[in-house]
Amino acid sequence: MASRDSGEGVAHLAGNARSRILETAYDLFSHDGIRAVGIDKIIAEAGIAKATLYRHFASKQDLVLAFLELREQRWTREWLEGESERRAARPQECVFTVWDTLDDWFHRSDYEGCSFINTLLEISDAESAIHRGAAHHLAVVRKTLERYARQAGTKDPQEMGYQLQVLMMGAIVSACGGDLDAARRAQDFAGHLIAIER
Amino acid sequence: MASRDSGEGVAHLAGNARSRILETAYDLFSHDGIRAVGIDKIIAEAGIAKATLYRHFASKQDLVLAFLELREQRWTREWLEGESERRAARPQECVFTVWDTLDDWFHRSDYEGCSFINTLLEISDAESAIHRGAAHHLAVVRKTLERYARQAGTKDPQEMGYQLQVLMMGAIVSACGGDLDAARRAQDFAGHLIAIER
DNA sequence: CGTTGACTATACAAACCTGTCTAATTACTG
DNA sequence: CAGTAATTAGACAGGTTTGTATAGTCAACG
Repeated sequence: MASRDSGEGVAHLAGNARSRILETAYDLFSHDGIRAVGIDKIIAEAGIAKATLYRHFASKQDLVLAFLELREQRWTREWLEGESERRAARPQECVFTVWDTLDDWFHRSDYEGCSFINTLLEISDAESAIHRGAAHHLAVVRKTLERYARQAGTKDPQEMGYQLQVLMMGAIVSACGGDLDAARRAQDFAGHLIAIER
Repeated sequence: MASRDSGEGVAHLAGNARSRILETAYDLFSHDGIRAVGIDKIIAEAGIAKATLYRHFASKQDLVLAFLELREQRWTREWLEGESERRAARPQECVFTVWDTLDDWFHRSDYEGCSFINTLLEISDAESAIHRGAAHHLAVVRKTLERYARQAGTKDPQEMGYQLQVLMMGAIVSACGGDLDAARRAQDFAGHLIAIER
């Protein structure tokens, strides 16, 4: 059934099979986690055959790694960086506007937490490619915070990057527990820190 | 039920079946997470029969909730509070010594992260009894931090409890990603905060 | 027109999952 | 010693998991 050739239908279901699979995996993995989502659920939701999935991705692990890559592109680059830099009138303000960006996120009804943190903790085996992938993508986020710290003129941007990420990850987890004010709290926090370390 | 005890209560291997099951579940759940550990693995490791497990615990969910309770008793009460208060010469110092306690933890070779955070994120359905249980146990930790803030004479101990927990959870996640200096960083952080908010 | 490559649907393998049940055995207790 | 409760090993049900295999459909392209 469903001769899908020139169809369009639901936005992210259009296009070739590979992107339909990846889009569906993105939605499911980011919302429910890795282990909770099976291949069967992905192929049912994407409306493709199992053999098609395994042609495009060698294994579930491969699909998870592709999901994390896409998450970096969309969440880290387009959303977190894009939004925070758009809100900042000058580059030195990004270190503050990033918390406004997070605040919006925490208040969204479909707030799903940070997939890098979730995956890092869920796949806790440090040797696993998935665990190492999640750690890598978190390091990229840290580099962004380090750049914001540098733009704000702090003395030790690298150390500040680590500190800001501790704050950011703590706020994200706190929001997962229902604390919707976590970003405002973290922003106050960061304000003190930067005033001292400038 | 169970009129058979009236004594002892330690015994990991030689003790009664219920405690053997719970001890084994504690080790496995705290190290590998909830979904990654099956009932079959628990009964094999504990060396008991499946029917025995299901006599003492109605379901896996019940066992997980009992594990979280035990984690609160051992990790939150005996270890985190016990160790931090033992290290403090005076009650107002707990808000600093708690980071020394965490620093030791992060440097242990078998550092496994915080089971309350791990479980909260792994079982992300907010309606689930397990998710709500984990959130409850995290609130208990926050109350402890709030008490330390009060003992240190801060102006708004409740708000400070939230802030310190953001810091603590961020440090714990950071350590899961390999950042072993996370506790020192958080301690510096907390020092600034308390100097300002006193 | 015929070959090729992508896709579909489904069956299958082999393992795992939670939870129930039986039947036999051990151990405590009145 | 007899009765009862706890525990055992294992089969079983009904479901899930990842991944492979088979067989057929469809469209594009030379």
